[in-house]
Amino acid sequence: MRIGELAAVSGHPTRTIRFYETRGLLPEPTRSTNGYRVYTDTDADRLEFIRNAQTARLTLTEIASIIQLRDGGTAPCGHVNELLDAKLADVQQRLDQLIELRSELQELVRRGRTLDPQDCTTNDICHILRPPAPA
Amino acid sequence: MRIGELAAVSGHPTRTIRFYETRGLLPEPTRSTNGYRVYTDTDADRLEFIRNAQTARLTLTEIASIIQLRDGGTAPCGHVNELLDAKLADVQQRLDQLIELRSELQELVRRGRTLDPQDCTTNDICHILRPPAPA
DNA sequence: GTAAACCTTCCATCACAGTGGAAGGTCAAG
DNA sequence: CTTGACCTTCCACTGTGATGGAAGGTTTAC
Repeated sequence: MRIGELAAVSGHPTRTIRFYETRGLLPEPTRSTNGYRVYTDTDADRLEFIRNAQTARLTLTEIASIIQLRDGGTAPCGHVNELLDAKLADVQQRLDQLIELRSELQELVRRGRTLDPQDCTTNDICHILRPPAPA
Repeated sequence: MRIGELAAVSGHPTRTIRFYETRGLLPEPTRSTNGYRVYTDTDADRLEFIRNAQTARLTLTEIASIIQLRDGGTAPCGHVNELLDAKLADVQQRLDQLIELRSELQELVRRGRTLDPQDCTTNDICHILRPPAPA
């Protein structure tokens, strides 16, 4: 199939497919006599793999490293597990920080509800949004 | 204090502090007669807030919008409350997404541990990162 | 009185993950 | 035989979050 069809079946724009090729995420495809790229279902599978890995928040560089391991004949599962473990730890850390941020915002919202709105019109600065506590 | 000292206490490079100023994350500081930036503890607090919010993967633009709310400006309280509510909902949505991502990653890691590594040498690159359920 | 350490501005560059446009080649239909 | 869809390459640009260097002014320490 040509790049347009691969784009259609994979859901990636043709530009992105060529871009992935430059990043080593897709092998250089064979070319038809007119120079057009010719793809097979393997490439479609690979694009699906890339999408799945991206959903797991792996970077293109990380995905390329998995693919290159595979191309080198090494089963990449151990590597993938390492990457996934790292990503998971990363996500957990983000979660903790986000929960902290949420409670800061909740405190601001709470203060906003309990303040007398009259106070807000007296000058330019809204009382809700003062730094929370005298640190 | 001058920018160097603020850099020292905050752990952000002086360059980054100036960069944050251009992004509206820090107010334009007063200047000493020689034109040097002069900061107060408030700026240090703000840099700490920025760091926390960044750890939660908020973008600088988002952090700036929170900070600009905090600064008050001309926004009346009702409007500020709306914006805060929106921000909070936003944060909550991120939280939900992260929680979902986390369980996906946990599932991938779990599958990675139970899969026979032999299966990885087939031409699908790595079975771990296949879509989880029969779609 | 000079050298270092610190400050200023402006412009360039980086990684990431693409997107956009120009200029041109190819192919099937009308 | 031209129109339009599709393909090619190359170069440039986007936005995010910085980092680096040049060229120059200021302050402090010896």
